[in-house]
Amino acid sequence: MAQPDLFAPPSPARDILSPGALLLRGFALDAAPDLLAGIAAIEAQAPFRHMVTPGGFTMSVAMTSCGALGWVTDRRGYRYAPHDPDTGAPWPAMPEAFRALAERAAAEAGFPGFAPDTCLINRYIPGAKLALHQDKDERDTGAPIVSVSLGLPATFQWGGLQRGDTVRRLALEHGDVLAWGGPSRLFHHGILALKPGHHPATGATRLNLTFRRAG
DNA sequence: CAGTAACA
DNA sequence: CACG
Repeated sequence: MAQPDLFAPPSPARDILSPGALLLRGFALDAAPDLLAGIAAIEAQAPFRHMVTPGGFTMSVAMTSCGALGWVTDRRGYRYAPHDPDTGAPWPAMPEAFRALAERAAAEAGFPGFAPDTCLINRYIPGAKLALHQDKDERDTGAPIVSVSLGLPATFQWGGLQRGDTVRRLALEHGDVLAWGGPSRLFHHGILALKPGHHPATGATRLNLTFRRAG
């Protein structure tokens, strides 16, 4: 077999962004319907809301969470909380389909045994963005971050340990999964302002799932 | 500072 | 890049 690859089924592309950071193109395509159904159920219990940063600005991205903990921000700062500050209720449980996808993606990226205890759900409408930042509110930085893109495409920024480090831009599409850990665990990243559009699965929005071990 | 705005 |  001289050219076996010519006849092999197309395998999802794997791009290495930096040591310990992998882009798994289309990895969540099969799971996407279950993920979207899960988001709808979570949203019914813990509605999306625009949180406020310590600086007093309202974020353009609408957020909610599921799992034992949820990421929250207000004038007091960033933190993980076991209850939804808007309702006082515990965050909705993390659906098994969420957990399973995150574990599979992490293993695929070289981080076996990933056991996320929180999933932050971000909803973008046109114009919404997330400035360059680090995920550094988690107790144990040993676990990776797994990020799933659904719906409208967006431009992802991938920087380095220092905020001033060179920033690379990548297009993320429906079903793409990003996983980063190890030496890249604290790398800066962000999302540029979403461009208007329509996606059959999500309409005029982009949804992102970010899995973490926070506690 | 997971922010905006003022730069050139 | 400075900022409050």
